[in-house]
Amino acid sequence: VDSFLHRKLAHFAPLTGDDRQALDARLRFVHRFGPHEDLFRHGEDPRHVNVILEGWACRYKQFEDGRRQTLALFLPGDMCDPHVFLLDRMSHSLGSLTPVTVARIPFDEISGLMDFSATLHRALLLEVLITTEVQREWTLSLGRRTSLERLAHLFCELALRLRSVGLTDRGSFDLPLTQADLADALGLSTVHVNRMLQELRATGLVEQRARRLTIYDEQGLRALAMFDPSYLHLNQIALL
Amino acid sequence: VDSFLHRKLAHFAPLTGDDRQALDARLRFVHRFGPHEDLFRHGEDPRHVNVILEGWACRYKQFEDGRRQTLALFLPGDMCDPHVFLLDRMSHSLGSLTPVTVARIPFDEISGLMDFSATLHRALLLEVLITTEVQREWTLSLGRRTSLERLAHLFCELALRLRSVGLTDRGSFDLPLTQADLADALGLSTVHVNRMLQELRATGLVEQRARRLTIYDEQGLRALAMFDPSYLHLNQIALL
DNA sequence: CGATAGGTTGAGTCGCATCAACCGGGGTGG
DNA sequence: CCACCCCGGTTGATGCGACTCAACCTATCG
Repeated sequence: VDSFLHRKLAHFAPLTGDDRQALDARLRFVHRFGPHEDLFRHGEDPRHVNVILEGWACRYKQFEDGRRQTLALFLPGDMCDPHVFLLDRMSHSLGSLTPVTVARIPFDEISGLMDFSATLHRALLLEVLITTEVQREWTLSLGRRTSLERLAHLFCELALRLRSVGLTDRGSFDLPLTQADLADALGLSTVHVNRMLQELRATGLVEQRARRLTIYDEQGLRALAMFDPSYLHLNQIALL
Repeated sequence: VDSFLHRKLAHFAPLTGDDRQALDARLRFVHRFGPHEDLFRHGEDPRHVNVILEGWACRYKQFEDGRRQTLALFLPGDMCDPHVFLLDRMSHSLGSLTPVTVARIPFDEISGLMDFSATLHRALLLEVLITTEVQREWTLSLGRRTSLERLAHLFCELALRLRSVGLTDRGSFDLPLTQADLADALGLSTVHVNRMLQELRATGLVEQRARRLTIYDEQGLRALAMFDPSYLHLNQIALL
C-alpha cells in the first residue's frame, strides 16, 4: 500500500520495500480525534510520535489572555517531530483542525526505525530539518510579509506540500480551514483574514469556496507572495 | 580548555574528555569576519558547519525590495545547523553582526563526530532541536506579542542563553547589537525599536547603555514578556 | 575638521485590530 | 414541519500601533 507517509518520506530518501514494511509495522496504534481537539498539551512529557494519516492538525502556543498562534500545519503524511523523545517536556501543544486519524509510534519503536536502515534514519532527519525550514519561512512571513502576501504565501506552500503527497487535483485542493484557523496561522484577526481573502479572490489568481481552493495562476500567486519553493526542498515537484 | 562550545553542548549531554578532544580536533579551520559580512549566502551549497567561537552572527532572509528579517541569532558556542549537509542548498544566509571568529568543520568530519560517540551524536541532535524550539518561539513573538513584549522577550532569551555559556555578569551582559539589528530580528522599524527601548528603560526593569544591558528585575521582565524558559530546555540554569 | 554611523525626535499616514451588528445555512428539538 | 440556534462568514465604524519620512543630535574616527 502506498500511503501518504510513504510518499512524503520518499521525497527525502529512496525507501525500499523493507523500509516501507518496517514503517507500516509501527503504525499499529491508530487514534481518531474530532475537529479542534488536543492531541497533547504543552507541558506534557511525550511518549510517542504522532503520524498524521488523515485530516489536518496543527502545532500551537497560547497565552493565558487568549492570544493564540499556530506554529505549524500538519497534513496527511506528516510526522510530528520524530525526535521529540530527546526533549523532557513539550513547550507547545498539538491540536486537530479537522477530524483526524493519527498513528502513534511509541518512542522505543522510533529508535528501532532509525536503526533499521540508514535510509529511514536519513528520511526522519530530513523530516525535522525541513519542518524547521518551514518554520523559518513562517517567521519571515510574520515578520516582513504584508497580510495579503502572507495569505498568498500560505496557499502556495499548502499547494506544494499537498501536491507532494498527491492531494491536489491540478491547481485545486481541499482547504478545510475556517477563517479563524487561517487567522491563527497568519497572526491576523479573523475579520482581516476575511477581507484579505476577498482581495485575493478579486485578483483572479485563486478561487475559493466551499472548502476548496483553486489556484488559477500559480506563477502569479507566487510572485505576489514572493514565494521561493526552495525552502521546501521538494525539487522535483513541478508547477500545477 | 573549557570553551563556549563545550559549555553549550554540556547542557545537552555529559561530554567526556574524549568527546571534548574529538570536538576540538575538528576546530582547525578558523576564520575571522568583520561586522556585517556574509559567512555564506542563500543559494550556496554548504560544505562545512560554522561554529561561533567569538562574536555574534545571525541567520537572515531578505527580499529583493530590501525587506529583511533576522531568523536566528548565533552566540559564542553555537553551531550553525550541524546537519545542513543533508540539504542541497541553503535557503537563507548567514551573516556576522559583530566581528566574529568561526571554526568551519568540513562535512565529512561532522559525520565523523557523530559516529565518534553516542553522547556527541545526541548533543548535536539536541542542538538542532532546541534551535528549532527557539525558532518557534520567535514565530510566536512575531505573530502575537506586542513590540514591547517582543523586545523584552528577546532580552530574556539572550540573558538565559548567554548565561548558559558563562557570558553574563549576574543580570548584565554585553549587547553588541545596533537598534537596526534589533529591528531586523524583531520585525520592527528602527524608529520603533528606539521608542520601545525607551519605554522599556522607563519601566526600570532594565538599564541599557554603551553596548551593555543590565536586567534589574528578571522576574518582572519575564512577566512583561510572557517569557517561559522551558522552550530553551536549559532546566538547571537559575535566575540571575 | 569634516564625514559617518548610530541614535533620537516629531508629524503624518496606513495597516490591522477591535467592537458590533448582521447574514445564511445546517442541525436540532419541540 | 417549523422555530430556533449556532457556527462561520461578512460588513461597517472607529482606534491604535507601527511605519515612513525627515530632520537633527552625538560620538567616533580618519
